[in-house]
Amino acid sequence: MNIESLIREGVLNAVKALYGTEVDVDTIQIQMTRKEFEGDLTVVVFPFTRMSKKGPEQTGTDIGEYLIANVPSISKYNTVKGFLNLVISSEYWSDLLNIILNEKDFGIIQKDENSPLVMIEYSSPNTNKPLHLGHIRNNLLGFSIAEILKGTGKQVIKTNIVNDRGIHICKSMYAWQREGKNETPESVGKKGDHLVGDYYVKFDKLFKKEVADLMATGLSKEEAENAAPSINAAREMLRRWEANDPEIRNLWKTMNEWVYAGFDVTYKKLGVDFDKIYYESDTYSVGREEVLRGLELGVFERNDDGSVWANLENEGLDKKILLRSDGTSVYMTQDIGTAKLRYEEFPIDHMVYVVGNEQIYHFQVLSILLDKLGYKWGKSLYHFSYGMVELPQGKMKSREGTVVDADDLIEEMVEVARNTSNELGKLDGYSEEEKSEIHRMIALGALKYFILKVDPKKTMMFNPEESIDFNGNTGPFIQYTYARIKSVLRKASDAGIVWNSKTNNSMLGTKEIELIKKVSVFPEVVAEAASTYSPALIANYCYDLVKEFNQFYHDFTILGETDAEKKFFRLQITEVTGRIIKTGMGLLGIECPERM
RNA sequence: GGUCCAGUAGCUCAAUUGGAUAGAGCAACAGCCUUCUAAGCUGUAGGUUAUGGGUUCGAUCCCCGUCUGGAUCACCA
Repeated sequence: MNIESLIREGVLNAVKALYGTEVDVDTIQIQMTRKEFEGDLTVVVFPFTRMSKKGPEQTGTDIGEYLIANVPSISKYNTVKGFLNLVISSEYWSDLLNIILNEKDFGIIQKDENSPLVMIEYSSPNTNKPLHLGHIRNNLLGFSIAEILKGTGKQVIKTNIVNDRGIHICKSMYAWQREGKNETPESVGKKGDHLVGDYYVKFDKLFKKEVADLMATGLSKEEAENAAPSINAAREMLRRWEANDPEIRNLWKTMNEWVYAGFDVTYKKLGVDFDKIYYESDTYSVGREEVLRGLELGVFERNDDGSVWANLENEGLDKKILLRSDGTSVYMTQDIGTAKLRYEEFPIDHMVYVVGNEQIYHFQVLSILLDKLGYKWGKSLYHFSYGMVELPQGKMKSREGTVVDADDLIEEMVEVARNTSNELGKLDGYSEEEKSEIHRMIALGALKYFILKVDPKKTMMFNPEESIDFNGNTGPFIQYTYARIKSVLRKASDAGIVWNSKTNNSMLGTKEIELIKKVSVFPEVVAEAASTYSPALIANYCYDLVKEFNQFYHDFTILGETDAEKKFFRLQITEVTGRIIKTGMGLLGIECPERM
């Protein structure tokens, strides 16, 4: 039993013995003792003053005395105001470290065949433009949440719904057909997603010019936007696409292939992957059938012009269109079809959509629609809505070119990592391949940590002018500490030291105890991160752990310690810390180099 | 306008979910490498937690009002 449970039980018994009342376990609050007071764990005694009918100080003392007498691991106590600070014995911490040392994957719960199955949808790009910083946040969050859920014993399927059809891709297709001169990624030496994205921007320029020209002839903005030749050409393309026109389908296929090849490169660089990929072009028709079925069930309505609607006014929402008057599908239609296919294919216990908070309304509606269609899982879908990434100028807009491109950003990060590393010269003597592999790890560590350390729900700021730091609360700082740890452990092994035997310690220093305390809460942090879907908790924990370790490393010598018992103990705590860093960072999708 | 989210040091972010004197990093200043990797460690300075009320032993956190910023309410995705 862990120390918190022991204290909880002790307090429970104390209150019963001293004041003759049963107390609800939830009212027993235990927290880490603040650094400025003596003690390891603290019980908040305010809730018990009602039962004791004494002041908080006296109540704390009563309970403290009881705990000392009845709970062996508690060696001392003091009360400050309403806080009962408990000192836990060195033996307890020493034993705890030993348990952790001998656990294979400390903090990780292995799945078994009975583990619930969670499907996580993330990434879900449109195929008309390359990935940017906003997509990076999505991809990193999705991947990390998948890893964290796996770490708590869930079966996880990572999925991606590719929005490969629709007016957006037709815009790029039209512009390419008009101005592309048969350019291909090969012919211009450019990644396919970037090439297609260029034509998306070209389309927008053309469209804007046409609208301006038409408005100059006296049309209103709305009229001009409907009359612009380019948009009508794109719409015509979409219509022909839905009608299976071979020419359009071929062009669509070709350009999408270019984009996929480009995405694959970016995904690989980011280190994210998927177990199952769905394409909107395959699922939208299933969605349409579902909508028509809903119409027959009487849960949807058909308008005079032929469009199909869901009336959600009883749910406090508006009317929502599901099929256009020309019978074509909208975004929502596709999501219904995709959901149905997924549940047919997998025994999903829990569905998680990693999609930005701008789509909160969309998922509210989706959930209700699936429920109306009779799917019992409709109401249980979880929209993990994360905040946008903003630039100092405000929101990123693909069409206006105010985006931070994913590939560019990664390249820049690698460049900074290389320069910094070369300046420090710690990798001198390594081959170019080894060096660039380490530079890559550090660059991605910096980028990923920068994004994941922020509470996912919050809007975050990224300033491209100031490159991401490598010092302080950063990924490289944590990686660096890991490299240091590995270096010490290598030296110890080389010297033939064997440190895995149980050490006998009744004289741990406060810094050492602090470290063990920090280390020991790792499983709780993972559990918390999983239940709140927050990689940021893991990131900030890793930082705290590493900061604690660096102080320890600075204040004590490990290999230079002459007392063998102490030396073994310090190697143990060093090894355990290293393992947790690696596991924790792994949950964020960040690799740790053995040296840097 | 309706609904939802946010506002914490100059900047970027934390705060164990209602607990003790609100913490880190960056930027600034001052120290620490003959010693296990200085991408490190230590110190100084920086705050009316947007604002006004309320709830209670106790509020950055919960409730109400105000201000500011953002998202959303499409036959877009």
